[in-house]
Amino acid sequence: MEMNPETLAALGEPNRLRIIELLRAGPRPVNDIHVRLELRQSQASQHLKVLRDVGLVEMEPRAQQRFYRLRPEPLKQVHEWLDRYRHIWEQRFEELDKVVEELKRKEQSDAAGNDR
Amino acid sequence: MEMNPETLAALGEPNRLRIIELLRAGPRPVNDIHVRLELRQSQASQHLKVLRDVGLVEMEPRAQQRFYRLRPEPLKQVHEWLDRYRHIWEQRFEELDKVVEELKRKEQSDAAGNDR
DNA sequence: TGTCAATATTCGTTGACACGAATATTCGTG
DNA sequence: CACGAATATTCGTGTCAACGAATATTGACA
Repeated sequence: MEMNPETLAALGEPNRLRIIELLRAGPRPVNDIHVRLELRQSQASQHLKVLRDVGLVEMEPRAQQRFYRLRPEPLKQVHEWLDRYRHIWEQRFEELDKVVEELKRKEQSDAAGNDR
Repeated sequence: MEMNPETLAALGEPNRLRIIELLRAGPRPVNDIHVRLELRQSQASQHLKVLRDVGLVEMEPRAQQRFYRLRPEPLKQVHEWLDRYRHIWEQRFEELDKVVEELKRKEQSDAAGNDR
């Protein structure tokens, strides 16, 4: 159950990201996607295939239509992966980091000073 | 202050992702990165440039060395973007979605049935 | 089974990018 | 200012992915 870089790569393509955002509101057939996002039909299908390959969406046939919907796992995994970076953007720790860095720098220059 | 697809594209490259993960523990000079991750020196520099261009890292020169550190904003933005998908992976809503879908399907077949 | 609507797949082209080697730059030190 | 360490940049090469057009497939229905 690890986070996959390919998930991020798939999301990194702007049109695919728009598809994901569209699907946030719920499942949609391919035609809906390609019209709303002004993509060629082949593009819609191709991007959906990529998204399906990395598990970001799943497909459910309904007559001749294919409904695509988001799959939770990959999104959750990326979210959890980012959670491990929370300390980076939480002010207090961020400031602390800089202080620590400042200290390190001073230690270095102090050490250098000891040689003179 | 919007989430940028280029951030995701940058993170989608496996070696860059490894760099980000390495920097999670704190700032490091280029040499450290290229040795630890077994990348050519030019690769390390090139990837760091990409990461810097999208704002994922920042550089601080210290003598001949360049220390790279994570920048909070982009990571935070992606995290917040994903937060808007939380309902996708939170069980109750997920189940609910499927029920709703199930209902829709039945409505459709009922409607079809009315024509016969 | 023929037809139509919806979608998938194939194919050729083009542009972007990861890579490695080589070279250039920066900066501290003698 | 010459030199060396650390890093950046340039350049050529190969690979891959996005795109559009065309074609193939799927499934409902007459």
